[in-house]
This record gives sequence, structure tokens and C-alpha cells, in this order.
Amino acid sequence: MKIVTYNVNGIKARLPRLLEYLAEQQPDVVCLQELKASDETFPVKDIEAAGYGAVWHGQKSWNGVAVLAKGTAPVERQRGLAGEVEDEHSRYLEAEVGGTVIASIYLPNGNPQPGPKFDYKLRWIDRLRARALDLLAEEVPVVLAGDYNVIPNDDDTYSVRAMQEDALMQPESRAGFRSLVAQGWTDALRTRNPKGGIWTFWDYQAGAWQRDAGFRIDHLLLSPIAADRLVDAGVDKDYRGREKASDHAPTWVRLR
DNA sequence: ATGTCCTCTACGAGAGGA
Repeated sequence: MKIVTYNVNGIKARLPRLLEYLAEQQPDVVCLQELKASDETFPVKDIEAAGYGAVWHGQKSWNGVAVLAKGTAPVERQRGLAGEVEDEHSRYLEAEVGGTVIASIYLPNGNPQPGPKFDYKLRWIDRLRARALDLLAEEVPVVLAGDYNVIPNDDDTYSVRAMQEDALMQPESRAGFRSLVAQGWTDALRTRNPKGGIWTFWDYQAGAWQRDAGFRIDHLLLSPIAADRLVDAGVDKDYRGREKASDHAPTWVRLR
């Protein structure tokens, strides 16, 4: 089964691109981030017409996550993360699809740093780690898929220098991501491409796509049972070069 | 530092976020 994470940067603007992707790739599961749409305006009819069931956690203007499944309705397990009652950002949605637990994650960007947005990012990572530990204890196949807004290693970016001051690459961001993975998760893309040099995001600005000036921030973390079933992982890069593309490319894992 | 894009408000262009 092919499981995809895709930050669409606005579901309304990206709907033609998404429907095209579903038709062409026929993925089994798709985790979406940055819907930038309220629950009421999520285009569920178009997605169902494409043959997919969906659960979603929307928010007007910002954030918003969803889980789509081909030919079946994902069963929602949890929306949002515990630990901060006043947090109203729609950034976490967990569902079950055919016995596999799937989480769609939109980790805070954290820029500018230092500052309150960066502090929020680090707290959010801690809250995610707490949830991830609970999921590991369930001993079921789990895929934590999403836009983590963390560049894990120096070889995950076209330029360490250009990103040096960015929240995505700060030691604290990396340490949080590393300690999450160290719980026992497998970073699927990294496992398949241990030398790095794989990008999932290219900025709209400064001709980043044309220069291949990207970095890897969309990740799929596999629980041990899911990791045993890993066949391959990759990036459907050409969708980044199409008309009205998102700044992220769909990033996927294939499990037996 | 930023050459772009998306959304909202509210009808025209600027703010805010990434």
C-alpha cells in the first residue's frame, strides 16, 4: 500500500492538483496538511467523487489536516494533541485505515526564532513525542506522516548556510525530532536514501525550484511493525513542477 | 535579504503566514 503525505498549501487552490494526483497515482492513503479551510468548506464531495473517504480537521485561513483513504472511510481516533488546552491550531489528526494507524501532522514552522513561535514549536514537538510513545505501546502498525518543519541533517538541505538561522534547522528543532525518532521510529525516506540529498520542499521565492534549492521537511515515521513492511519510499517530485503547484511535493512510503 | 503564493476582508489592495 502507498501512503502519502502532501502539504497542499490551500486545499481550494490545490484541488485540481490533488484530484489529478489521486487519479494518476491511486495512493491508498493520503495525509494532507495546510488545508487553509474551515471544516465546512472542505471539498469532501470532490474527494468522495474521486473514490476516497476522508476525515479532516479544518481551520479558517491557517493550518488544517486531513486523512484520505481509497475506497474506505478512515476511522478517526484523535484530533489535536494533549498538553496545551488553549492551543486551537488544527495540526494533528489520527485515524485508522485497515488496521494501520495513520497520523497527519503539521508541525509548527517556528519562524522567526528566537521568539514565541519557536517556543510553541518546541513545546508542540514534546507533545507529539508524548503521543508517539503511547502509540508505540499499542504495538500496532503506525505511520506518522506530515510536514514536520524540521531539516534533520545537514545533507537534507541544498545549503546549510542559507538555512543556518532558520527555525527548521536549529539544534533544538533537530534534537526534538531526533529524540522522537529515537523512541523506535524508522524515518522511511532516510532509510531508503541514507546519503541524503532528497528534497520534499522548494520555496516559491528566488527561483528555488528552478535551482533545485530544496530541503527535506516532509517525513514518514514508521513504528517497528510498519517498518518491517517497508518496501520503498520516495518523492513524487514532478508534481512540484506542474501548473499551480504546492511548494511541497507528495512524499510517500510503500508498505507490504 | 527575498525575486512567490495563498487566504481573508470586502471590492481594492494590503496584511499575515510560510
